[in-house]
Amino acid sequence: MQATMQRTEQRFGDASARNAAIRPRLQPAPRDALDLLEQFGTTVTVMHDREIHGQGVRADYCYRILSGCVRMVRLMEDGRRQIGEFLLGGDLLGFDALETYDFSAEAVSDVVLRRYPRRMVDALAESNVALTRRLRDLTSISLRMAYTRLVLLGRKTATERIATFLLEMAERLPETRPQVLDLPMSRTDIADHLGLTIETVCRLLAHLRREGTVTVEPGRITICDGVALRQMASEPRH
Amino acid sequence: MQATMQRTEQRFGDASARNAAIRPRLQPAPRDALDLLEQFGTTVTVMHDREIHGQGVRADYCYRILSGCVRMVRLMEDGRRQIGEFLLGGDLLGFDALETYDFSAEAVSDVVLRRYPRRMVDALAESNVALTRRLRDLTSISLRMAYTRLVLLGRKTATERIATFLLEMAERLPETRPQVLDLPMSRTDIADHLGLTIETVCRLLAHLRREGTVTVEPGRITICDGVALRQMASEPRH
DNA sequence: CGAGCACTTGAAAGATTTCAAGTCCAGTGG
DNA sequence: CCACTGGACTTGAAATCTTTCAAGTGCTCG
Repeated sequence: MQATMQRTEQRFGDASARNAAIRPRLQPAPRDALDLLEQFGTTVTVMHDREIHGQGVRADYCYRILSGCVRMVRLMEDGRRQIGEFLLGGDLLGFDALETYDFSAEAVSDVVLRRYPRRMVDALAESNVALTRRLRDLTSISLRMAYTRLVLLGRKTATERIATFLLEMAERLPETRPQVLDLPMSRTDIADHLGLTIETVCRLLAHLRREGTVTVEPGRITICDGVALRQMASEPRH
Repeated sequence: MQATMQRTEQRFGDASARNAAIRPRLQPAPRDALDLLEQFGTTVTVMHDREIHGQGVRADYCYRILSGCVRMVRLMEDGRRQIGEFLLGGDLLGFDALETYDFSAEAVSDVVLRRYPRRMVDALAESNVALTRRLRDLTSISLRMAYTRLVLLGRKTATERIATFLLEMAERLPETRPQVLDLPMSRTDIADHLGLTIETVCRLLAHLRREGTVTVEPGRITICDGVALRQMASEPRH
């Protein structure tokens, strides 16, 4: 699981100069301030079920998911587990950490990551306002998502949680047909994400199947009736 | 509820110069980068149960709570309510917002706030690295707290939630004796914060009272057995 | 082929909610 | 001054949702 340097290393210097150097495109500035980090990135692969980083460990790296699925896990002493979120291709990881990671990150499937040293991220941020702003916004976005999840866990019924989850995945998974979900995570993962037991997840999926709202195959769920699902996602009775 | 300017207004200019200008102390730099904002602050009072800002509204102000208690509320269409967190004296509000507020903020008690225009916060952040960094860290801290709450709502039992809540309040409330909690919020607020019903909150408090773990008076809860409470905060069986 | 794991399903148990009453207290109007 | 009203809080009993316990299926891997 050793990383490989993808680009020649460069001394850390003036941000705008470097910016121009690494983006020989037509645009004068990068579309995304995060692109500035690219030169410091290395590509790493983490196999299924392996840990990317532990919880409470010093946050030395930030990552961007190139492909695969990552789960952010918090464990209680007695083994109860909460998955804060699933990260998919394109998602960022570790950019909103403090000194240490709040969660451990584990590869749900084989994962390819682009890895950036935090030292570099922070240093670059000090001299580049756009990047700094981007990082702050990233964290705010994570916060907003966490708040949304708070409502899900605090106030939604099991059925609403499942429906919400499926709809969210339908939007995020890179499927050719958006209603076909090739879910990379296990039922246990889903349960630990939604604050339910695996049995409840199974039973509710079976219920949706019997109703004709979804189709369930191993590793795949197909949404047949998106309207019904959307309705279910915010109606306590069903 | 109109604000009053507390200091002479100044043109926005060089950050370090202003910094020196407004902090005629011995230290060369402010202890806290946020102190830089002070000159743009106005003090406002919001009465009990009044809204400080709505959910989804453009985030035009950041606040620091000087005294009182604020609840951050998300409402579902059908009226179900989730209180993301309670803010107490010294806490900050709105600094981690994006374009709009994620929650509405309501005064639990009469609240005195120091209010800062976001325009100023952002402008100042652009020219002051320390402030920028501070803002980013603030957001990360909020995120960490939200994640901790995710575990509480997703995986903890009702008893654990109540115990956790009381212990958290014991640390945060500005009481002379830390075991005496003059809780400013109603049972309904507590319930909506912990993802429970008001009846469950009452019953579990009564249970703790009967066990001798706490004393319950109107508006006040006293922790008699902190050890038991701490134990209860992370043990599913009880 | 057998073991192990992910998943499914049923039945009973349990936790929490819902429904219903009733208490207590502060504020109001007679 | 005092009865009255409404709101916050409490408590009990029944209902309900979700979990726990148990068993079984199907698939993958060695």
